[in-house]
Amino acid sequence: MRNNKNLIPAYYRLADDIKRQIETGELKDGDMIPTEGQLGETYGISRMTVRHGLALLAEAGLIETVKGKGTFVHRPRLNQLVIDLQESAAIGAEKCRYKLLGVKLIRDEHYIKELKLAPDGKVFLLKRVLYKENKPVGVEEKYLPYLRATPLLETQLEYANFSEVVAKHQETVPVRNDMVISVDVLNAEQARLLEAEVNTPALVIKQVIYSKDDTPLGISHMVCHKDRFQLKATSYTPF
Amino acid sequence: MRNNKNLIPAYYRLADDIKRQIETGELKDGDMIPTEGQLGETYGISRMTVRHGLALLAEAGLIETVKGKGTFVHRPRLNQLVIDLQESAAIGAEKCRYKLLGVKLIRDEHYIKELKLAPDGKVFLLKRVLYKENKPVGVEEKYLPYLRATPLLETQLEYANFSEVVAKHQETVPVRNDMVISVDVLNAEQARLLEAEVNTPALVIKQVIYSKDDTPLGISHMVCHKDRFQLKATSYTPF
DNA sequence: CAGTGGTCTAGACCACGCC
DNA sequence: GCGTGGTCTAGACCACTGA
Repeated sequence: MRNNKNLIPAYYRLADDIKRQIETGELKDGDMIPTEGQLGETYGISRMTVRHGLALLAEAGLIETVKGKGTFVHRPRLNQLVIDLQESAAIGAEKCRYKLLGVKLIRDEHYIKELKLAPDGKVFLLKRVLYKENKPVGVEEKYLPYLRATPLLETQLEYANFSEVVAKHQETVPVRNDMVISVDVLNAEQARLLEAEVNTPALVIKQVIYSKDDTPLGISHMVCHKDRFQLKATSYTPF
Repeated sequence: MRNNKNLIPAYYRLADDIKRQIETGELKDGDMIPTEGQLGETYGISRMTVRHGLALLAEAGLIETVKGKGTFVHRPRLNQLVIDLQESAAIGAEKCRYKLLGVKLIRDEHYIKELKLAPDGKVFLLKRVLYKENKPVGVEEKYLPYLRATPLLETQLEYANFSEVVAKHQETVPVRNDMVISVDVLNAEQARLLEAEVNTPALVIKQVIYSKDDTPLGISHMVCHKDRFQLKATSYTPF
């Protein structure tokens, strides 16, 4: 009905308008916004285009739709934060590299169980150190199921991050990564590798990567030097 | 054209199909999936419905669309993880409560600067302890700008979590929460409050909450007992 | 019952990438 | 020029809510 020769799409202008009203407090938490039909009339656009705009806001968590009732404002969700491992691990930009310490084939009962392997299965144990600007930042131990068909390529192990190692280690597609962040102190070996003293506090990051059917494909245990590593997260979700 | 009397919508079946193909490895990273027109023909649905389904996959990060070229598979993004503070803070479910230690009005130069206040501004300092199952889990210090117009309601301070405190403290809408996770040791006061020994390792969570124009609205500094607190994150993003 | 959002269509024109 | 995804329309019918 209406020609829009603007550079920005109609659905985007709608979403941006409403987002602005929420961020300035004009629209408050719980307020109902106009119906899709009303918005379409106000902006001179069709209902499908209105819905496109509202979909952006819903994705960002700023509105919630209730069938049969209406669409309601939700204040910005500050309690859900995103960690980007790529960025976090390499705070000092690209000056990161891995040093492979060794690959072992072990029969540790605990990890055989945690990886849901057969009782006579074997587990790869990879150990490596993460360096940033030539200083040791973290010691990482990875546990991967031993699969005859897919031998580990040592050359690749020095570069890829954990989820890439898992992805290339086997055919199964990894689909989920669960992480637990906690605190511990360095043992003798870790202290030596990180050039720190025994019992120094350290950040511990445990990751478990799963396949579609919740089979663990790999476990990573990383212990990080307290003064050289921190994790960053943010709630920012624009559109 | 085609009647679908199924309970699940056509766009969802399409998205689920393609998701399954990615998760089983049938479709590999970088593969181009059929064009929207082809998919519409295959499934007997209109192009807009196809696009609805693809939007779900794009939102989950499983595909990427390139205008003029096509739509391409992207392996599950395992390096972006979500922390839910509500869940993480209360690992032992609902048995959480706060105890307010005190509210002070201070003129700390550092925080006046970090909160971007006028040089003669004042800062609220709130101190409280988080208990879980009657054990002290963390000590939290909050720094909020002192605003004459909106006095702090002490009663509310014992319950709300940080972002809620900030939201209720002033009119300005908080829209972003940046977090840094690091490690430190307990000082004398923290050790006393957490019923632990001085110099015990502890998880440190710093949050800064911002308004739309990047003005800091509040700063939180939480020090957590190493054996009673951990953060959980996951990459899981279904649709 | 009227009003709301959820699904879906069969077209249209556009901007972009590539040959 | 042709094929791709991006935007948009003007309808339609459905499922759900609440009076």
